[in-house]
Amino acid sequence: METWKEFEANELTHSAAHHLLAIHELGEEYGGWARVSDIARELGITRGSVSINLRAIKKRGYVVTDEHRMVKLSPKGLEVVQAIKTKKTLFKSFLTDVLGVSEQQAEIDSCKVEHLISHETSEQLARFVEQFKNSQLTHSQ
Amino acid sequence: METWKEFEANELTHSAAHHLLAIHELGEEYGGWARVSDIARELGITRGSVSINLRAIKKRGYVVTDEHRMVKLSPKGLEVVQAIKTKKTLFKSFLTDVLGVSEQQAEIDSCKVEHLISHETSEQLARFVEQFKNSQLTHSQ
DNA sequence: TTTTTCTGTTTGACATATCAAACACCTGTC
DNA sequence: GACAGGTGTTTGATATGTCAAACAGAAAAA
Repeated sequence: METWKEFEANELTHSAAHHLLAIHELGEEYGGWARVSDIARELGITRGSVSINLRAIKKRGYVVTDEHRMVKLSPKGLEVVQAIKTKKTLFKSFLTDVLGVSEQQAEIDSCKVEHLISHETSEQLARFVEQFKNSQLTHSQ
Repeated sequence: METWKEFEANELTHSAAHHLLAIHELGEEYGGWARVSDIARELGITRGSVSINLRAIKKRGYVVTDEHRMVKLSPKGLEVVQAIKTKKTLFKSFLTDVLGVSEQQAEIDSCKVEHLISHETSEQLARFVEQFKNSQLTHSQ
């Protein structure tokens, strides 16, 4: 089959997703604005790499820049960041709270998978995790 | 932090994993042996790409070749293929049977994730899915 | 046997993602 | 104002993974 090629058909690569997540994280204290240097430091890669990567990310409409070369997520960028963060939180919570996977491993696994999980799976997982937590509450009373 | 770089630290890339899976699949009728052409056809990429990719995969000890350029998984290759197949089956079963995700979407999601799931998560997932299926049986009686 | 087709490899190209190093431009400090 | 340091970009390099096209050799068909 060719299902395996879907892997390359994701909206964002792992790298691009983490550039956006870093901007979101860094921007929190500065009205959403972040600098190339800080993104590079956050990701542990060089300023040069970030500069090049942002060119493509900007071209695709996920970030905007101002006259001082500050970087900010576009509405579209913010949307995908929020979706990814939701998926990560959900999946990690499933791993630790439902499966009992260690916190460290759950962090690694959910980070690898956060940008790959479909909307459908995400929704069903949300429903399931909520239901699970409710039933846990009930049983413990 | 730098957890995000773990993504690149996997034993196999998605592409390499699927080369191994294809060899395993094709080899079933020929004592494990497969041809470059058939692998390429199976994956939907060119013979040239497979030829180049196999060079690296062979160098890393996942496959062996004979004098007729036939390709076969090494014991190490077979081991990782089996681990990946187990993870995929498990995760897909979780998605469809537990979460109620559609078959098509479950196929796509599990294919994206099969080579990324840790051993720890895989084991806990196996335990959970088995338990879930048992409880389903009990309730339906 | 000759010719055609198929096979595996190689080459040159492109895309992504990284690095180090050089560069130009600011922004401080003295 | 000069000089030091930080910032963003660019360039040249490497690695992976893909393509198309050219090639040589093997197999199949005529």
